[in-house]
Amino acid sequence: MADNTQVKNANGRGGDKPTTMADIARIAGVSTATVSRALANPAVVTAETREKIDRAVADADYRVNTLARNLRKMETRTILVIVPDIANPFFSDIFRGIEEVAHENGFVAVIGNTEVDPEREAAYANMARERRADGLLLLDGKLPAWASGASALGGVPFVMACEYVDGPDICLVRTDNYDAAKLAVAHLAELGHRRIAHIAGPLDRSISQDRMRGYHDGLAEAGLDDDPALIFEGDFGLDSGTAAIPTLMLGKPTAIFTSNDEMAMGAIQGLRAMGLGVPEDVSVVGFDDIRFAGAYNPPLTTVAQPRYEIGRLATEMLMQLLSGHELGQRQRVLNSSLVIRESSAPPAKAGG
Amino acid sequence: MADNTQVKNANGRGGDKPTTMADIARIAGVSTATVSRALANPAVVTAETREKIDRAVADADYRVNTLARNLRKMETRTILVIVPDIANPFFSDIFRGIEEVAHENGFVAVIGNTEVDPEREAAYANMARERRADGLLLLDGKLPAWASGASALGGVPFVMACEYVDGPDICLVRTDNYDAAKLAVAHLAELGHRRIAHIAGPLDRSISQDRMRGYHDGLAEAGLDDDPALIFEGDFGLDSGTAAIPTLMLGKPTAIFTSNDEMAMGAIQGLRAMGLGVPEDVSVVGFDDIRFAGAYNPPLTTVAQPRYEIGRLATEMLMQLLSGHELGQRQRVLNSSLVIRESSAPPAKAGG
DNA sequence: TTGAAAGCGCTAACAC
DNA sequence: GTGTTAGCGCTTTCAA
Repeated sequence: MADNTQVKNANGRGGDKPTTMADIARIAGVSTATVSRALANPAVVTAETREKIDRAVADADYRVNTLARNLRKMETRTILVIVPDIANPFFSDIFRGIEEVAHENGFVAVIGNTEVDPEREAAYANMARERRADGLLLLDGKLPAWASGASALGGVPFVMACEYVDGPDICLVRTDNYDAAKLAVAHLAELGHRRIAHIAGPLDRSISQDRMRGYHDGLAEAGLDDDPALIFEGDFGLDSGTAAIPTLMLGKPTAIFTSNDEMAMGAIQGLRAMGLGVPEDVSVVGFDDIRFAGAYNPPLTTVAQPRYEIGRLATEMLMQLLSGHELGQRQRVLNSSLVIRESSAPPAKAGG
Repeated sequence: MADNTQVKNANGRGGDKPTTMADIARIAGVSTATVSRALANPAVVTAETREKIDRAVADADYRVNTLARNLRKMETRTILVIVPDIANPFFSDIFRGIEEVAHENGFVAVIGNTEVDPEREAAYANMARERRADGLLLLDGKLPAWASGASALGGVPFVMACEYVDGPDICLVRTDNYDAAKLAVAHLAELGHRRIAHIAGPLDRSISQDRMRGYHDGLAEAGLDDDPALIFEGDFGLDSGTAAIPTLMLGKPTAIFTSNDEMAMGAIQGLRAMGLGVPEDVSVVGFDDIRFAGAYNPPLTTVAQPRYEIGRLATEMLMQLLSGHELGQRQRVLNSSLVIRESSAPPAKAGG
């Protein structure tokens, strides 16, 4: 059975010549055009011809060469998904939805993991222009190139998800982060909290900004004061949630609304380190409802976004764009919902 | 700025003819061969020629057509990574390492998310044979096709990571799951636990089997009895960890070793639901040290695998394979280590 | 319904 | 150091 670098077969990479469509044509006694047709659109050839071809294909274990097909058709059937961090469960769930729709349409989804590194962002943005991908799905709103709109991408079709830049013609699927944040703050206010802190995400990202705005307006609507000492800008990472606590607790909040679940977990760790319990001493509300939010101790009250659905919808939109169909709507805003669990409760002084 | 489906540019997809190498050649007053050389290997043309070409490329905003290049060179510079579940943080961390090495080598990594569905597994396995990928990285040991060795993949170079099937010539990067599991059990035994339960992963997967064997042998070496009532087969999901608890607790264990961290978290939820605390009533040890293990409450004692490193190493191996170099070693076994945190402690009766 | 033939845009001999 | 030329394997007119 030999060594894995040298195994050969009918289609072999081991050095011998691979089977081509011409070989099949010769074996079946037809032209390459007919083989091509039989493979792409079986209905268009006679049953007899089809049979001969099918047999030849099976005998030779033939597979079309996608490379040649791609060049001829000038398409790759590949979409490139640009994400800031694939190891973030938020993105990997969205990706599941993307990958599924892509696959259903005979497309392949490639991930470009930028780690928010401008150099890598640029490298990936170029991929589409070099015709390594037919279209782009952007989950990373920071790319400066996007800011100037579609033209900066050289006419490559793209859809943004979650993050966004302004522009009337930009295709976009997202949830209403502003509303959801307001809801989260309202929930805490209703429980009786008066001093509600906020751990924000990086403020150069649209979702962080929206959640922050929702926080401010939520406070205002509840008639609570808006103390700058109760705001901390994190980076969506666990550690930044923990790091926020010592500073934030100086302002004596009884509740904290964090811009994602990871920072909520980090914050809870930080509170624990100070000997404070959640929700007994401080309530915490997160955002995203990632896979582990409900299984955390305490289970996290958080905003559930339909991540899988966002991925599916954005990809369906891109498929429309690629097939040249007119889009019904360019912007879709999905509903998110507050999931109330044990990490939020009335403040201690309110008597539980 | 028009509509994102119709924007055109020099390389345009909007319908007008794209710039080709022939255009650049004409503008620069050289042959296409020279343009090709100047782009691929600048040192081989004179500075003067290079300059003319560079200017023409910049002016026309030219990008090589990878489709044509790929056909000509009969390569895709793409590797396909087959994973059972990308939303699992264990895999997404490995993928980070993969994606990085691929990128360093001018390759692109595509994820094939199988969801352990045989149909999708087969579809992805075919991709390489259709020349949509140059090589395969298998993180999913279940594909029946692999079982028969390299030949089943039609000579496509591949490397397995973590999961494996037997075969002397299979390229493989993994950690020693057997040893690590023994270590975990030894740790619990040393703390004074006598009845140690095990929540296994799906037993048709090599890693589950290895961890289970390590559990058995770990018990034996500690002189503990091996009670079938203390074993439960889960599916690596959170819920299966929770589901295991009612059954398992009938056997009165004081400690549980789970085959991954997700099931450990699930188990802790299940114990909580029964009013049992961790580690006061029952100690829990997980496996993998995923992103949230240390931030869990209680922080999880677990086996840390160098996931990122596994991804990097496996990809480096595949790059070797693809470049035709002889491999130093076909199998690499990396070290994992036990990370002791608060979820494991001496049993209550031991007075710890 | 089928065949002949013309490329898709690039790279790599081979000649100069 | 540069140009000429012959394809890579497929799809798709256009004719028959």
